[in-house]
Amino acid sequence: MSAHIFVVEDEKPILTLLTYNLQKEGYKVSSSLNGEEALSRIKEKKPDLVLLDWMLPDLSGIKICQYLKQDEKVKNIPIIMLTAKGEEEDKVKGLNTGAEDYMTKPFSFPELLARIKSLLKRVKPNIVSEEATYLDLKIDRESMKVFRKEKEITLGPKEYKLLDFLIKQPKRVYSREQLLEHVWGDDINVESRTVDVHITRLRQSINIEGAKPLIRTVRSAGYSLEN
Amino acid sequence: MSAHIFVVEDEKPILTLLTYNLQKEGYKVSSSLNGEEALSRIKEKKPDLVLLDWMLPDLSGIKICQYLKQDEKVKNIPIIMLTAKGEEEDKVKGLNTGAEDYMTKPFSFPELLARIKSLLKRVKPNIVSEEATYLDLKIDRESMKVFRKEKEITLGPKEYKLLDFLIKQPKRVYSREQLLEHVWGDDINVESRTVDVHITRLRQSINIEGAKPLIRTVRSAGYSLEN
DNA sequence: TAAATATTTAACAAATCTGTAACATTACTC
DNA sequence: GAGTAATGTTACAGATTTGTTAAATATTTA
Repeated sequence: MSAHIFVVEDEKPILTLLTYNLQKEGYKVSSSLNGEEALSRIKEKKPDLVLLDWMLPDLSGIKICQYLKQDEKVKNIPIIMLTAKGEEEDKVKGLNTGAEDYMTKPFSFPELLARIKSLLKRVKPNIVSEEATYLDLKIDRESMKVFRKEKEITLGPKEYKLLDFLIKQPKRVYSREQLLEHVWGDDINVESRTVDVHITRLRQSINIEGAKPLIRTVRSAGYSLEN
Repeated sequence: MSAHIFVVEDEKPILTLLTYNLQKEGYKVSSSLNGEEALSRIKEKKPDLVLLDWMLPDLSGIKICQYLKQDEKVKNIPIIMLTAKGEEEDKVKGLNTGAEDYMTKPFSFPELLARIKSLLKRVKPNIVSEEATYLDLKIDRESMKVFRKEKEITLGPKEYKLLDFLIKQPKRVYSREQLLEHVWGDDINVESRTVDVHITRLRQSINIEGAKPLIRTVRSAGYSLEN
């Protein structure tokens, strides 16, 4: 099953280039030359990934990005911003709006491809299944219950969110900043040490007699779900 | 520390012009008049950027580009293609082969310069793969784990960073200053001898019974990851 | 609104890491 | 082979990071 990529780009040659190459790679490609149209068609088609040009005739790419990231139904679709500007500032803005990655034009197609693959791979576990397990830890997202060794465990809201996030990619190390961004979300006016406290509590909560700790600390890096 | 640019161009007048102007800008310039030679010398010299003529007597520029982009060791060096043709099609091909940029002759030197600067500035956000290996040493950047002969090894933060950096280009020798710059980063208010100490620690950490040392000292030059 | 729950911050102890200096060892030069 | 420069190694004081607790705020629930 090939992934579906939506390209928003107003410069035809570039759009042609992208479409041609992406299709050659086996992706299903849809595209739009302007922002307004793109917005509605993305919501309708729900592609697996969006390539979004920064500069568009009507709505700017950044606006589209913001709108998409506000919409519950499509907010999980990863976005790669394509920008002609190379300034650091812009890159930051691009990421702030919620884009998962950005590339500066002119870019090499192989590199773009690499990033696309990487994002699609990463997103896969985002197709959140109702149940996620890691070793003897189980989380049922429908009932929002958590089990350790068949025994139900009670978690506070943040603890639950934190675990819910960590379990999507066990063993992957997340920095405190990443956790704040993904688990806390919008109001990141929170000390990064706060994460530590919640990790401690989560640890205490999922800890059971005769079971492994399950949360690993990677000094000066962050945490991961792992025994 | 000025950047090193490699020019591949068979028309002598143009080559002379480019060399002269680039040197005047403070760049270190190497060059080659034909493709075969260029290929081997680029791999040997590892310049920071390559200016590559499209039309060459033997190997075409596009071939060179493809070869370079296939080679792990030099694939990250940005390439600017110089082409006399201006057709869209060529541009597409140029990008397909992995060139980061292209310019159509005749071009203005200031513009070329601007693009060179832009590319050089774009701090090679090397497409770091999740896993890197050198011989029996493996580093998994996702879980931030290091293995030697399948056995997990625990490294301190600096040791990890150091190895992470060294393994990007095995066998390449880095001076203590380069290591400080890339591994320590901003606060380079550190004695260069400090590097020695961390190298020692890293050596001890990755050392395993009956395995090769893996870190080479190059007297009065620096260190490299190599057996 | 009061009570119950959650969250954040601050504070301090414990664990671990880091840089430096001192001394040991190894290469290199003549 | 002596002398010199470069590198290896070690120990330790100081710095950083993390775990944990408790108290202060904020939020939700009844």
